[in-house]
Order: sequence, then C-alpha cells, then structure tokens
Amino acid sequence: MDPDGTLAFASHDHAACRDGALAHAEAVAEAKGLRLTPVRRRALEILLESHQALGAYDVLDRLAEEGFGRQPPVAYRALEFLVEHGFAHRIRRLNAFAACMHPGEAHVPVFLICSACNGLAEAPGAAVAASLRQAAGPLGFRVERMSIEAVGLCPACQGGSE
Amino acid sequence: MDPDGTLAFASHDHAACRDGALAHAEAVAEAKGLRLTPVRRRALEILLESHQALGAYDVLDRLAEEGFGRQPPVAYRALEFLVEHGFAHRIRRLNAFAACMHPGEAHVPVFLICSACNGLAEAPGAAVAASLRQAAGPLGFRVERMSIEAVGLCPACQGGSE
DNA sequence: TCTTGACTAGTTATCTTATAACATATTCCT
DNA sequence: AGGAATATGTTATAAGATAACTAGTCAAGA
Ligand SMILES: [Zn+2]
Ligand SMILES: [Zn+2]
Ligand SMILES: [Zn+2]
Ligand SMILES: [Zn+2]
Repeated sequence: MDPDGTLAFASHDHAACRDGALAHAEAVAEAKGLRLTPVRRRALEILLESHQALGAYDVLDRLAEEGFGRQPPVAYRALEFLVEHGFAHRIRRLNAFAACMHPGEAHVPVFLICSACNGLAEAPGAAVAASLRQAAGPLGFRVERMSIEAVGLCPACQGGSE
Repeated sequence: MDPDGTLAFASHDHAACRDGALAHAEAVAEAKGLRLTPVRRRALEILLESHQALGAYDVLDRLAEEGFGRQPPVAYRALEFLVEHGFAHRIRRLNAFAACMHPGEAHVPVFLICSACNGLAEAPGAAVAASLRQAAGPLGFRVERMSIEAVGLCPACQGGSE
C-alpha cells in the first residue's frame, strides 16, 4: 500500500490512500475476529484523514462532535485498541497517534516527523531495528519493543527560507 | 567513562561512576563557559544518583526539599538546561530525564529501558543512527534529531520468573 | 427463556506532565 | 555605577492520561 513510506511526503491521491488503508484494516480486523466498532472505526478514519499525528484530545473533539462520548477515556480507549492491534501507532515524541500505513504486516516503523509542516511518514525500519538489537546485545539486554523517531525536514519543507 | 554503556546494568562502583560523570560535566561546562549554577548542578546530581530516569516532578520534589523553589518551572528549567547542553537526556517514552553518561562527547544515545527494574542504559548508537539516516534518505527527509529507545529486560531481570 | 460473563461505552473525578506570563534577583560587561 | 542579559522565583493554567464506577450489548450455556 505504501511499502517504502514515500507516500506521506509526496503528493498523491489521498482519498484512495485513506480508503485503501481503511479497507485493509477492516480486512485484518475481520480476519482476526477483532471488533472494529463504530467509535474505533471512526477514530481510525479520523487518523487517516491526514499524514499527521493527532493528539488524543483532537480525536476526542472530533468524536464528540459526531455524537460519541465527550470524555477522555472515549478517545483513549479507542486509540488504545487501535494501537494494541496494529491499526495505529503512538508517536511518543509528539504525545500523539497516527494511523498505521501497514496494518496487519509485522513491521518496525521508523517515524519521520517534519518540524515545519507536521507531516509524518512511516519508513521501513527492519534494518534500524536490527542495528538496535546489535547495539543492545553487548549489554545483555533483551529488546521487546522499540520506538524510533526522527525529527527533521520533509522534502517539501527543505526549500528556501530555513 | 562508560564508552560501551555496559555499566548501568552491571554492578559497579557507582559512587565513582557518579562522581566521575559530575566532574566530567563540570569540566565541560567550564570549558564551554556554561553556568552550572546550584539548582542545575543539584538537578544533575539528583539524576546521577541512579541509572534510572526521573520525572521532572521527582526532581522538583528533591530540589524543593533542599531549599530551591517548589514550582514546576524550577525543575523544568534546570532540566532543560541540562538537556540542551548535553548533560542529560530526555527519555520520551517515560516522560522523564536521565543524566548523560558521556557529556561533552558527540553521540547518539540508544536508550535501553528495563521494564522490570526501571534501569536505564545508554548504548552507543552511531550505527543505529546511520541506518536510520539510510532509512530516511529514500524519502528525501533530512534528519535533524532522533530518539531511539527500546524497552525490554536487562540482564539481571531476565532470570527465572518472567 | 433466562441468566451469566465478557466486552464495550459512557460517566465523574483526579492525576500527571508541561508551559505561559510575570516579578525579582543576579551576573557580566562597559 | 548603569544597563543588558541571564537566572530564579512565583501564580496560574494548559495539555495529556488514567482510575473507578455505571450501564448497555450480546452470545453461550443452564
Ligand atoms: Zn495519503
Ligand atoms: Zn505501521
Ligand atoms: Zn553507575
Ligand atoms: Zn548521553
């Protein structure tokens, strides 16, 4: 769907991009017997609207506007479900959440965060993960989860004035 | 001082470890003309007491007990100074801060966080950083800062019961 | 059918983390 | 000494996250 992560920073047919990711997620949920309930589904759709990370309260506002509950746990629970099952990722550096571009596929994402436009891309991180494990090995540390995030400038924002 | 990051998870003379790091930081501050004032110095000492990350409010409590201000900005400002000048690191995953084990040396730290004992080690991340840049390259993304953190089990916590 | 248990979604209340804005004091340089 | 820059302190508030409880849904089994 976006195997190399190049989509987010390139101009593309985002309606198709969004719909594809959603359909993909639905198929995965179906296959795994997970209940993609209305709030959860809507939360995912909201995250899929842009290639940016959204704070839990941003998502909550949107959900509340649409008739779902207006209290923080509503958003946090939906997001927790999405993250737990691989439909979304949590971006620690931003205290925010973003839809996963590869739901259902095992992958270690590398997040590239543009400090100018807030764009977020999910690059393939297998090699980075391997080298992280190599770094941890000599210390006898057993890696279970990792977060790999970079802040910088996306191609579009590297232009003139910075 | 701990070039390979093995110290944190191994039993060692921590008094010497702490004093060495502090002395090193002082030398760096001196050389760079930075003012390691009493609050800042004390905040660093507090971080150096253990190989764990501390929340800003934990540091604040300690500072307040010792006669410094009791309001959040007191801790946040001291910590911001330490991070900005490379005497400490911010651990995003934990919303916490830890003393840097290599102040004054350019380095990309890889943080290894033990989920059982909260121990924190700072492994050398040059290779990981390089592979991250390689992952970002094809997207045309210019990396400026990165955070690389892993959660797992340190050698001591891999024992029997988990 | 009715009950029980698992799960979902809603609420109130509270906690933790972080920053804005302003006042005072200190330090550094001329 | 005077003035600029830096540092420390305050109050108040914003932003992010969770605990604890209540109630609705739904399917399996008595
Ligand atoms: Zn898109
Ligand atoms: Zn993903
Ligand atoms: Zn030590
Ligand atoms: Zn360091």
